[in-house]
Amino acid sequence: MTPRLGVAPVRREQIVRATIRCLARDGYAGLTMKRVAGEAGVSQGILHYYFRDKAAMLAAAALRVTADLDRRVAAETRGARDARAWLRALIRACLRTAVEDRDFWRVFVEFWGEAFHDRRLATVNRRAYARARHLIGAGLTEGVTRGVLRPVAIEEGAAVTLALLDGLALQLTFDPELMTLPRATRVAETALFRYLVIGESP
Amino acid sequence: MTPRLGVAPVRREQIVRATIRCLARDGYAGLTMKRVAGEAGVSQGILHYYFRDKAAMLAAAALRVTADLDRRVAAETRGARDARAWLRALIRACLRTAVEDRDFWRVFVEFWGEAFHDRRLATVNRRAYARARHLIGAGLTEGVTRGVLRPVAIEEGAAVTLALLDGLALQLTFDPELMTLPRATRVAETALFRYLVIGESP
DNA sequence: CTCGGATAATTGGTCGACCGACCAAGAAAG
DNA sequence: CTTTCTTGGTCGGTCGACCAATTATCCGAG
Repeated sequence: MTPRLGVAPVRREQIVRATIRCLARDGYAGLTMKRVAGEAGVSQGILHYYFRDKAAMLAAAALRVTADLDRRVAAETRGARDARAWLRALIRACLRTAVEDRDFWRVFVEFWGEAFHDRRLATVNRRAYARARHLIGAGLTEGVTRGVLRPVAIEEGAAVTLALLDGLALQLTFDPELMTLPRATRVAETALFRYLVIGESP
Repeated sequence: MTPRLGVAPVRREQIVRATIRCLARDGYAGLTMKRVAGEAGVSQGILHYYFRDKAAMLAAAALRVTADLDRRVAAETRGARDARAWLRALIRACLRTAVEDRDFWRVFVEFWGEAFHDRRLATVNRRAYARARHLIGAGLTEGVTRGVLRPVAIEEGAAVTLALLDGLALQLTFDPELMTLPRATRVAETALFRYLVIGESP
């Protein structure tokens, strides 16, 4: 009863990675099966063996990117002593990713666009945001109960944090010359600290 | 020397409006000349009389939406007594627009996606953000010099304000049931006031 | 006032290109 | 030998761009 160990997961991952690269380069409107197949180094037909259709590939790409970001945030925030360190780590993880892997937010943008008029994608998107809010909410809750953070409503604090990080990540992706990583990081810390941390307003 | 008064501007506007509706409904990937022509009630061929290609129509749609938002913000912030009232008006104008005209941010998202790999669109996008930063920067400068706002670096204050509004507008567009206008407004005011206004941190 | 040439605006249809989906058949792995 | 995996090619359909032909509009001349 050894679990069947085919090449399927590897090949699938290979295709998803290729999809992400194509998506970041050409956008969803310019995404074609031929290009993805070429980028992945496989035949065209196989794409339909692993994915129902193009939208499913987009969803898979978005899920992978989301999971990667989750992983990076988890790695960075692990071992944070207090809420301030945790917030700094969260900001750092998100914004650094936006700079080092510009593909990430490009995929997000393409995904958002399609999620507006595709129920499957909309559900995936809602779930991703719910997860993000929950993750941030957990950090905020701890900070509030320990008296480090102001007694802000968790849901609202998470919404603000998420919005600010999304917005700054977008600016980093749009125009890396204008908005740099150190600047974005400093700005985000200042704004979020004043909003969230007790005694942080000179 | 009376300026020629053709129907061109009207017809052009009509096509742009139709493009916006189609874009919001189907996204850029699902945008076809036939659909836009049908939505506008004109023939297909005429689209190429007014626009070089599909990308030009997207740019025109984005410019129109940006201009509309500008106008609303200007109308709302006109006559604000101090920086606090001005900030409140700015927040209100942006977020109300995101709710009342959900097409706006949908068009923005589609536009962002294409701007990533189209120079013309990228330039238009950069200009729009530069204009927004400048507009917000002007309001912040006045507030700082009058001693209402903290002596924050204008560029950075504008970036934070823009990022937060973008992020919240996105949440309002994605999931209007979860993020409502009153909540988004209250949250934005709390966060930005603590970040920007002197003596706003209980 | 209006006629008529010139220009602007609009139509409907054509064209080559390409797309996503699909499948029959074969290769590889178990 | 069976199941999984992969190929390469086909198919109907549609797309964006383009254009020749037609109609509407403008304006100066008579």
